[in-house]
Amino acid sequence: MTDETYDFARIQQRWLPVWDELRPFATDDETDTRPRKYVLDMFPYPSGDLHMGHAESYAYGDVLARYWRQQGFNVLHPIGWDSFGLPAENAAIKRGADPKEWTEANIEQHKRSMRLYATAFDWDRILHTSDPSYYKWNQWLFLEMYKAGLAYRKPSNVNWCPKDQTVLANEQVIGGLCERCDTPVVKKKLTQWYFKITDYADRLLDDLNQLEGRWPEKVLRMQRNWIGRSEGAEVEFEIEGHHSRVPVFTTRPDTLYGATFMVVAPDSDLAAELAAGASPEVRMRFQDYLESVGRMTEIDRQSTERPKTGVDLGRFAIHPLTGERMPVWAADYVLADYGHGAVMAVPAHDQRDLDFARAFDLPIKVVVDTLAPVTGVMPTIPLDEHGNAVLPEDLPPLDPASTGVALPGEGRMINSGELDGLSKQHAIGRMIQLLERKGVGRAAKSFRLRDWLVSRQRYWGTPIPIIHTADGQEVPVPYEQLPVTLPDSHGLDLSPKGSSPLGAAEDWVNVPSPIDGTPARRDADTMDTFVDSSWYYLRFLSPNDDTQPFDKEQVERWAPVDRYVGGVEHAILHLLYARFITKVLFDMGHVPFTEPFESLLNQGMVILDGGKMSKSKGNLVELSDELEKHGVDAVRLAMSFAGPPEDDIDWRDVSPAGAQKFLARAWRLSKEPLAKRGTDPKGGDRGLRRETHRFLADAPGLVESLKFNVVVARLMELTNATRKTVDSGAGAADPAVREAVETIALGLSLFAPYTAEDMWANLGHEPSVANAGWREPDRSLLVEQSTTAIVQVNGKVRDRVEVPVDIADAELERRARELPGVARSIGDGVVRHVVVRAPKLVNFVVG
RNA sequence: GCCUCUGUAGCUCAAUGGAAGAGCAUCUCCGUCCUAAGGAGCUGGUUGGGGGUUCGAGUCCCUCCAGGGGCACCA
Repeated sequence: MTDETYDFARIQQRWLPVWDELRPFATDDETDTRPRKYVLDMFPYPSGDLHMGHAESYAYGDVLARYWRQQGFNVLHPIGWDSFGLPAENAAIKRGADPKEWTEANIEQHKRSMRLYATAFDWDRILHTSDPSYYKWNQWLFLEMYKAGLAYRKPSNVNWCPKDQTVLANEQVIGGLCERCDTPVVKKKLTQWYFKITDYADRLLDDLNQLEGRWPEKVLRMQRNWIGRSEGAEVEFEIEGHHSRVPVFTTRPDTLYGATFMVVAPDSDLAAELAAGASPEVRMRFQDYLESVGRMTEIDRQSTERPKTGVDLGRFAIHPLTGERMPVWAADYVLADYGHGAVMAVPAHDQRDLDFARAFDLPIKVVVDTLAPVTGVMPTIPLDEHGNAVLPEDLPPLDPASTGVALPGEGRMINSGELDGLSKQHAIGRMIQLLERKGVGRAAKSFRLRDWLVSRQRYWGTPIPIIHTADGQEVPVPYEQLPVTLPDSHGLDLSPKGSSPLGAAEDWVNVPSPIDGTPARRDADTMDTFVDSSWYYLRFLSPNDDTQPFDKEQVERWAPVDRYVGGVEHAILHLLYARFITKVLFDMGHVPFTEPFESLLNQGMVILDGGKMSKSKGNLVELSDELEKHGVDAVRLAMSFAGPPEDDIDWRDVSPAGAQKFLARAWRLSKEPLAKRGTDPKGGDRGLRRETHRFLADAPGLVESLKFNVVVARLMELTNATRKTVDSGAGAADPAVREAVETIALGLSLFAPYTAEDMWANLGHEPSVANAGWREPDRSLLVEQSTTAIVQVNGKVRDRVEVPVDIADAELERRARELPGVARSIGDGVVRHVVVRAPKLVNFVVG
């Protein structure tokens, strides 16, 4: 190979050491006065080598980082590793290795791959979460939360993965299966640590509005859905023989008169209490039922087509308005941890309640005439002695009892005393007033979101910095004793067995009580790794500071993150937690903002032939093979060109070979210009200059709206135009050619850093092109002197005319009338109306 | 089932309500002992279907169809 052919391997070898020397992406200059941007890629698990997914994500993040750099910003673009957690631990168990050594070896491997991949990271800011100097501050965060009352321990029914032998947060249960191993999840009663994210539910929901337009709609929708705020009312029911009134939550207080029974969750405390006060027979039936429910996996429980089951508790609630006695049942369609774990059943207007009522022959009472809004009149509905509607056969059914179809829609209230005749909205308002006046209820809202379960019974995580004294007190580990480091894994059984391996590390777990020195035990659980990743973006700002989690001055300098790049699989979990922790830190006065990520890019997945790539399917495209064959730049460019970053890209449609060809074409152009470096391009070929400056003008907007593939297409156009000018146009000596090729190098520097750098050198410039700076387009080259106006008759194009761009409407119309084709088309017709849109169009409307 | 987004050339995308376009791929030609690199050029469209508003609709409205995504006993 000579220097005359494009040889990606030679180019890569040439520039890598130069960049190591130049550190073009360092951000340690405190005197730097350029405006700042913080571009962040979600940090990876260090589980093996880089794969296609990483390659895609880092290619995109890098385009943004390099773009802002060209735009004159000081860009922070750090990288680190999310190195705690099950993947690392399981791999370590499988290989019998120490998780720490295994993890660190992987990190080194990752780092080398990333360096070759030429990602514009600041290599002086790396961190990894399993480093005690990092997780020390996890513990600090935990203690801050604890002191603020936001971290607490409670016994409850938790999601349990029988395979991983650990608890899972609700967010880690996907369709009833464990997120990691697809094992059906069961419920288990355990005492666990929680973060009180529900205190922030309203803010987490409402603040999503601020992110509108800057986060993908899809993610906003998923988060809103997940938080799941429902507005309605709380209604209190007396229960005969029970010591206190029982509140229920309902979104339809307007239908209270239609409530005919009550249902409580079988696994709730309330159900146990009510059963305890019932007959021995009921107690037994209840126990049986409770056990059968407990045996069910989450999938069984969530299957929608399951027939309703339940047990009559033989107790009676008193309707707060009518005083009627309502039977109380326990049934598993009511969830213990939503609302108050009990519902007022309105079978006529709720499908679930109706199914239940029909299964157990409970009364059904219609209180909303849902036909009223349809017909626009208020029909008189005859009712039978049970309050059920009796309808003539030609009307749509308004009889849930016989049709089995509940009436959840809007309508006019009937059978509801003072509410009769009202619409849903008015009835809800009136009912809440009524409840408040009687002191038996109030407006209320409820959330789907539950508190965040943060403790895990595994080894490879941040130890929870709490000490339990012999008399059952929780004592925070004093700050000056942080970090509580993990004990050596040697000699510990790390395999999952339902309790934390740390509990067996006697030397570690037994400590004197910080209060009085009496024997006490450390909390043996470790934290969910989502705690680690909920604030790492702040640690990057001062990664080596051992006096505080993050330097406030640096936080003000860089945060929040301007552009966050990562997979949509974290749309709920990680992003919700990071938003939550950010708000907590804001409330504590540690950070001056409430949202961590100003804008978000969710890249799609790399798939093959429409399906997920996986080792087990044997359809894995190895990144290293592709890099070997086509070079880093070709792979990165092909990724960027394959489609919009948010879409999945099918490797079938990705052509690194095509990208390589294009790069070679572009690269060869860098050998062409004969004009000297610095030659004034004014006076150069106007057509090519115009192409060049159109690119300079358009590319920034395209990059910022994440249309990387369009930018690449535009680079190809410019390359084609330049080649044409060289071979069959103004020729290689025209200064416009140099200007165009330099622009191509600048554009390519976002996607193909090696090639761009080499082109830049061929053009006689010093490295690095990454810091060369974008060029201002000369807008005078973009405006046209004249344009072609189209002339229509009745909307059909009949002729066209060349006119100055600043022509007046009247002048344009006059000229259009004179055109022969137009006169012919109008013929004998009368021109009724003329539409003139100078300078583009005239339309004669002829009647 | 409910909510939601998207349908323009084979693929990825453009087109303030005003002429339906670009890149890639395909194809043809030039080039070459052969192959490849390289170059030149041609195709390609009922803008998912139908209806409406308008002087004029890819663009706005309605409806149907197709695909993607989310939620799915959350009271």
